[in-house]
Amino acid sequence: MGTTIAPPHLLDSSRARTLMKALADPIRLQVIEELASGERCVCDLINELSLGQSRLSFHLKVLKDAGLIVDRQSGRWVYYRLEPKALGILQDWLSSLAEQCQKPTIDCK
Amino acid sequence: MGTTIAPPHLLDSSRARTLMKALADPIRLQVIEELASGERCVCDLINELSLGQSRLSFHLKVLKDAGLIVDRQSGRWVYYRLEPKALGILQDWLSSLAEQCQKPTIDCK
DNA sequence: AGGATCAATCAAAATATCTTGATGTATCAA
DNA sequence: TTGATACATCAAGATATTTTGATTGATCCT
Repeated sequence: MGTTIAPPHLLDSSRARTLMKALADPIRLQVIEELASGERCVCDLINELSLGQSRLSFHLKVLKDAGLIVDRQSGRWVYYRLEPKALGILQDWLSSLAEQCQKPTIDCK
Repeated sequence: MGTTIAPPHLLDSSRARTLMKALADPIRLQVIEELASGERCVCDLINELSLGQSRLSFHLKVLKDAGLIVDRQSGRWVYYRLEPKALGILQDWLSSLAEQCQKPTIDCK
């Protein structure tokens, strides 16, 4: 058969919204950028970002709930790292949205 | 010389945040998806999305301020359409973020 | 001009999100 | 077991965002 057909509608846009909502915050974006260079324990993040403990914890939870980061406990410490799949999902979704805009039914110029 | 070096830091992440914040809302996403199939006047959007006039107007302003849509007046009507460049900017930014995660300084596994 | 329609804007109320300080839980070290 | 450290969670207050209804400005039609 020919090439596979693109999904009739956008990939799970509510997931995409959750991801973007989580990323659309300066503190959380800093966390992501910190973690982009590797795993960190919470105590390091507190120092590197100069944040109060509960404040950072709040934002980590948002990121974790969105599936952007995962944690791992080791002794007294909790380490967070990125979940690259999440960014991939967002990329795919964005691509499909951009593509959908490219071939408009009407005149999307 | 060799290949050009990637930018030392992320592309304007504050612009990316603005874009994601604007997209991370169900109503605004519906607007974007409507517009993906072509230009619409406000009155059509009101009907298609079953929204109050001022409510829609508020969200259109958010999208417009973010640079995701542009408007054009024609007589009594105002038409909105997507600004595909904005999505491109977000895609580029996301790519650079994803890439940065791929080659971690430490162990971003 | 007068009345109707389209849409932006405003102020107030309703919601949602974020911050702060306190408390709770688990782990470790002595 | 006691005290200290790392972190999550909670409740309250502080901010920010969204909704609603009313008002305004512009355009059109007669």
